[in-house]
Amino acid sequence: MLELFNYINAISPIKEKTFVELQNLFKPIKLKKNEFFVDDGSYANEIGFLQKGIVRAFFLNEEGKEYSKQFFVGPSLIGAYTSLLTRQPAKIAQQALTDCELLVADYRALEKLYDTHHDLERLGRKIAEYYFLEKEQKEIEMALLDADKRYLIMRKKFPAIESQIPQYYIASYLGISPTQLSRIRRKLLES
Amino acid sequence: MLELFNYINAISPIKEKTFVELQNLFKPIKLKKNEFFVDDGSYANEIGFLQKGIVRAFFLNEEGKEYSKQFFVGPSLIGAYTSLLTRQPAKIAQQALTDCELLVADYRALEKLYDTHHDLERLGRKIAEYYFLEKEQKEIEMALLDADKRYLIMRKKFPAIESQIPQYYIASYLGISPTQLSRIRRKLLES
DNA sequence: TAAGTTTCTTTACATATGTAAATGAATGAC
DNA sequence: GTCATTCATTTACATATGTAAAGAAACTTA
Repeated sequence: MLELFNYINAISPIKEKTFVELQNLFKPIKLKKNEFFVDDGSYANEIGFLQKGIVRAFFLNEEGKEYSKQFFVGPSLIGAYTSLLTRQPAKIAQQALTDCELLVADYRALEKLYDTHHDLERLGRKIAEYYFLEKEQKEIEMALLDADKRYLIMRKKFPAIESQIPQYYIASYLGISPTQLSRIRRKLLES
Repeated sequence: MLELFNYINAISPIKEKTFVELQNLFKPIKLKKNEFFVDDGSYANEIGFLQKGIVRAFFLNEEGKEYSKQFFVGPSLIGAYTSLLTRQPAKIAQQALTDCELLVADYRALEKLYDTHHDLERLGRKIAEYYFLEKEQKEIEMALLDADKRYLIMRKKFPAIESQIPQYYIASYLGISPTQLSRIRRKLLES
C-alpha cells in the first residue's frame, strides 16, 4: 500500500487519515497475460492501481479495427475512466499484456468519500487534469508529427515496453499498420 | 452573469453564496474578429466565459503547420487550460474567428477559492473530467474514422460554424488539407 | 461599381500508408 | 528437440491524401 500512498501523494497530498479510509477500499488481485481488466460493453465499477505489469487500453470499431489508445506501465492508475464517469458501458477495453499485480477498489465507494474529504476531491481533480494534459499531448503528436517521430517518442516514453509486447500493439498505438511500423524500423536502422 | 450561472450549474451545482464570490472575479470584455485571447508562448492567467462568438484553439509547429484543435461556440468556457494548469507558456493559441463577447477572470484568484469552497473544487473536477471525455472522444474519432466521417460529425457538432468561418480552419480541425476537404465536399454533393 | 483580396475548387503529380500474401524468424508446447 | 503457432518483415499493388499552382468564386472596401 505504501507504493499507492506515494503515487497518490505525488499527485496531490492527502491527509494520513484520508489515506487510511482510502486504503480500506483496495484489495489485491492478479491478472494473467491477456486477461481483461475491463471488458468492452461492460459497466465499469472498479478503479485499479497497477503495481506491476503492462496493460493496454484499446478501442474496437464496428469494422473490427483496433486502436490501442494507451499503455499503462506500473505503477499507474487504470480503469475505464470514461465508463466510471458517464456510467455508460465501456467502449474501451483494458487488457493485461503481461502478468500483472494490482490493487482494485470500488469506484462508487471512493466517490462517496469525496463528499467528506476535500483533499480527496482535490486529488480527483488533479487526476482528471493530469489525464487531460496527457490526452492533449497525444492529440498534438498525432496531428502534427509523422509516424516515425511518434515512434521515437513512444520509445522514449515507454523504454521497457518494446521488448515485452508484440509490435502490432505498438503499431496500433501509433495509428499505423504493422507493415508501416516495420518500414519505419528498417529506415531507422539504415540511418 | 445569469448565463454563466446557468452554464456552471448544469455542470456541477454550486451554492448561491459561492457564485456571488465567483462572479466578482469576472469582468466583461470584447474581442474583434481575428484578435487573440491567448498568444502562443505567453503565460496564461485568465479563464474566459465565451458568451457570444466563435473561438478556435490551435497549435503551430516548427514547420509552420497549424492544427486547429478545437472550436468554441458560445456559451462555453475558454482559456489556455494547459498553460493555466502547468504554469508553462501556452503552446496553444486561442483566436476569435468572429467578434466575441466574454467574461474573463483571473485564474489564480479562482483557484484560491477552491480551498474554501468545496463545491467549487468539485466544479473544477467536473470540468476537468468533462474536458477529458471530450478529448477522448476526438481521439477515437481521429484514430478510427476516415476524414469524410469526421467531417459529418463536425457538421453535426457545430451546425452553425460552417457558414461563418473559412473552410481551411475546418480542414485543419479535421487533420486534412483544404484540398482534401474540398474533395470530400464534392463527393458528398454528388452522392 | 470596380479593383483587390481572400477563399474555394480543381488539376497534376508525388508520397505516405494501407491491404494482402508470401517468406522468414522467433517462440512456445509437447 | 521437433513441430506448430505466432509474430515480423518484405513485396507488390492500390488508395488516400499531400503539395503546388492555376483558375473561379466570393467577399471587401475604396
